[in-house]
Amino acid sequence: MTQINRLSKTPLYHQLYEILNGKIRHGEWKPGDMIPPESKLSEEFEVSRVTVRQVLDMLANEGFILRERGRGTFVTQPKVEQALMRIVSFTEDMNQRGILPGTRALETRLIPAPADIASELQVQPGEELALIVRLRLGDGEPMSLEESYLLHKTCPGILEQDIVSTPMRRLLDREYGIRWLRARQVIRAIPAPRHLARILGIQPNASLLFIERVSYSTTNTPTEFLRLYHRGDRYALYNELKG
Amino acid sequence: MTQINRLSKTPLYHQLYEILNGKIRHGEWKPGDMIPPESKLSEEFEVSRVTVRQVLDMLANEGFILRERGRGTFVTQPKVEQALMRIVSFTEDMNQRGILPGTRALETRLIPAPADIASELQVQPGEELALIVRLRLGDGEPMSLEESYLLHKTCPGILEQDIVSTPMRRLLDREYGIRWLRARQVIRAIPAPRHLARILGIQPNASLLFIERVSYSTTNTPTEFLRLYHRGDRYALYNELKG
DNA sequence: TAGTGGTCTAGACCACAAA
DNA sequence: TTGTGGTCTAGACCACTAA
Repeated sequence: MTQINRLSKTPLYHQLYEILNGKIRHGEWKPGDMIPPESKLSEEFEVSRVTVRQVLDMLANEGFILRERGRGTFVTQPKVEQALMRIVSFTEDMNQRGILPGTRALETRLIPAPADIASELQVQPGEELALIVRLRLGDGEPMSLEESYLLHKTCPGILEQDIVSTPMRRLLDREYGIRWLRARQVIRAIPAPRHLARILGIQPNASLLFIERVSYSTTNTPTEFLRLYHRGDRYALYNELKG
Repeated sequence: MTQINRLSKTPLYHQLYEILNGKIRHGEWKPGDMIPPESKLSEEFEVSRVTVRQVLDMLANEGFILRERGRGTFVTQPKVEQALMRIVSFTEDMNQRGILPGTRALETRLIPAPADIASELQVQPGEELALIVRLRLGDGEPMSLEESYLLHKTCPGILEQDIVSTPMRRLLDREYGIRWLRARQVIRAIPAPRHLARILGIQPNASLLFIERVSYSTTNTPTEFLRLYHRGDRYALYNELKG
């Protein structure tokens, strides 16, 4: 989509947001680039300047662009703060930290949903889940362990796919049309259980930054439950607060 | 301030934001209340509806109000997610979690700035800092330890004030005109050092959710360095991610 | 001086909720 | 049917940056 459809029911600003956001995501506009001025965008897409500004304000609020009076509007460098704002892949996250990402799949199988996870996913206990456990490496050393529990009925047969080399997001989108709308998460500090300590190469009871996350697909349905065990000595989260 | 001054150089929407935000902060509009419709606000403050909407959109983005088409605009209940979005006091944070807050001052003295903190505050090592260490209690049990390092030249004599019973934010504002504009922070998981474990009533090497924060005052000057040691077994952070 | 983003307006029409 | 917020417009003037 690179054109605005005035007959569509989706608002113009929504369509324009998708277009401009896409240009940034797909690298047509790269970090540091100046994007066309409001007046040009207004002409090109045949919408009022107010509507263009509405979209640019959204993109600026989300940190994708930086607006400078008198100079122009520029695409920003992605920051590590993103990890607490958006659902970013491990690969993106490591790139933003300047660390070389790596992955090893440890386990993939179907399981009946335990009560706690079923409750988070709003399904019955025993519902079939696809469990995918992956060890994440940073610069070749263990960084995190990821346990992903996917509602199997929404992505049947996913364990037969090429999970190792295809990014999970691409796989879910391409094969099942699943994209993430939003997620809720809880962040804790816990001591490493013995088996995780061994896998992560740390002492038992060393501290882990532990995140539990429920991700909602575009239909606003809880679809994935995720447990992230980050090594406390290697992984930190960053963010900015308002006053 | 409860009136818009059209001669002022500060934009109308900025003034209106302060007014409406103040009504929420000071409890004139309480959680659950419906606030006047855009048309009424537009009349009352004699600004266009577009300007009113600009302000309401800001407040909605920051989670203070919820807008419902056809129904109205309502003040929201503060959420625990706030702790990762705004600079909230320990008292506010505990109230939002439904926990009874308590505080014990452990130590207050002047110290020369160590190199690492001086660097964060962008001053010379040795610069005079006011150190305030407080134990935070939740429902009467130790919850967190806070080490606050304030640039003493911005708040001279603060250690002679009534630090125990007056909230720090109120004290800084009232006596020194210091308010927080924004802050940057880093979140880690660390094992509890022996002396902290004893104070917090946990085992040595139990996990702590450890936060280091630099707060900037309204002049955008780094003014406080804060270390928060939260008990991992009692304190968690919550937030929502976009897709 | 030219070009950029920032602020502000009046007015129109639409979609949705509740009475 | 009434009142609410949602979308969209054309046009004006201002403040800042860079040439």
